[in-house]
Amino acid sequence: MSKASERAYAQIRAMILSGELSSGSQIGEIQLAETCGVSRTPVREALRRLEAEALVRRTESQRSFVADWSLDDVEDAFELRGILEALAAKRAAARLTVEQLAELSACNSRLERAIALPSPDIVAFLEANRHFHAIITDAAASPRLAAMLAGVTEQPVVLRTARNYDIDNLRRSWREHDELLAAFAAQDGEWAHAVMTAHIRRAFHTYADAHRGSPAVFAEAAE
Amino acid sequence: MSKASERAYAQIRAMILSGELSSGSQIGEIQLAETCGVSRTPVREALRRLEAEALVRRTESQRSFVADWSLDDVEDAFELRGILEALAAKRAAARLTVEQLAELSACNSRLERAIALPSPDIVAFLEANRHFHAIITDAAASPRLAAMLAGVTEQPVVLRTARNYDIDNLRRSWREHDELLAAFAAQDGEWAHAVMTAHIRRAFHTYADAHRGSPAVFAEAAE
DNA sequence: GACAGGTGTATTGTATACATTTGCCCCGCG
DNA sequence: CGCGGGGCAAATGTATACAATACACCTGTC
Repeated sequence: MSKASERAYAQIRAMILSGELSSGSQIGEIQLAETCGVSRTPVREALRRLEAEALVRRTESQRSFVADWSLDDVEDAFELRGILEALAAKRAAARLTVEQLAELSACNSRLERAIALPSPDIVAFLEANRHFHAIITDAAASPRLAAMLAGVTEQPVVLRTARNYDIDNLRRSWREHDELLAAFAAQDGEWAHAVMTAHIRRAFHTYADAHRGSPAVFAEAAE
Repeated sequence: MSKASERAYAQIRAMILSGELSSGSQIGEIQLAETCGVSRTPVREALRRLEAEALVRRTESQRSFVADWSLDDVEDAFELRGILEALAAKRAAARLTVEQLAELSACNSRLERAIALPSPDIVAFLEANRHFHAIITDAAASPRLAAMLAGVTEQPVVLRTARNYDIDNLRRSWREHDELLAAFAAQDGEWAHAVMTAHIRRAFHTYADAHRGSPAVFAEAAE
């Protein structure tokens, strides 16, 4: 996309994810246009994209609000994400190049270092984790699958708690990634499928256990 | 959406699906605006929606073209559709009301009548078929799943051949629907999942067998 | 005091003008 | 004759003005 439209999209998205725009609150086009320093036209375009990603909801009278996800919504998204990422893993197992495999391995090493005591670096962990999954999605070589995954990957998660994921869970994630690497090395799609399914499901339960009743803020899941 | 925007969307979509706009051809905003009798603004909005549904593709320089699907693309879409519809069936099995079950049954009866000799009514078959799947998607009660399915349900299929699906295949579809009904009646999600998976996969192979090398035109699949 | 109706304001939808970018064609040069 | 640069034309991106719509508040009446 071109400059103004893309900037508006990125900026609004960031504001939603950071919680600067509280969930459930109405967002007017004019207000956003002023905030982003562009006119309403690119803002409208950005809002439609965000609506497609379910980060923004519209009432029947076309007013836009920051989406507020119920626990059911989150479970729903995790379920879809589980089967889609599992499919991606299966397809990737049959298509990964040796270079990609090496990159995945390097990525998981970074992930391991990030959670090394005594000073775990959660931001680095999340970034490496994102990259890890991105390589798999990319190797799956299905634009439609990639687009769908993008739509369910960004989720509303309580930031504070996400940051407080205990090291135990993060280590478990790392180990699951490691098993995924073994499945990929063996080019065993079924194995990769099963490991990924378990990986995402565990992430959901970690999330669910931590957030019963908490107010929702947008952030990143540590899967 | 409001009037102009919605009309532009419906009209352009119909033109693509009917083949009036040949696949691969460039579609200019101005031309479409004149055709639809609205300004460029709602046309742009419609194009973004169609792009999200993968009926329209854009080059890196933002020019819009009618999507032309390769056989790989179609297979891709069928694969995704298979797992998503199977998930929908599984969820529906646990949620269908007796009214919905009755409606499904009635729907499949219409479907049976539509393919009754000596004068099979393919249009009625396709309509009943669409309704049948719509009820299931609705009963699955997952807005995200519904949105994703909508994105992979409309597919590029050679119209002429679709119309020529032999009665044998249509009867098979009807029988599979019947088995689905049995699974629903038993509230057996796993059964429904398996039947639906097979149903969609068969539809793919029917398509693939019929269209090797044929020029692609947008139409409906008879699954 | 409660409800119905109407008016005013806020918000979104559409059209149009203008800016910017991209693609294409032609001309000139090697 | 082929290749590359420049300029023109067409298409898209953005801003703004105006129109239509929805919500909220306020008032008047029962």
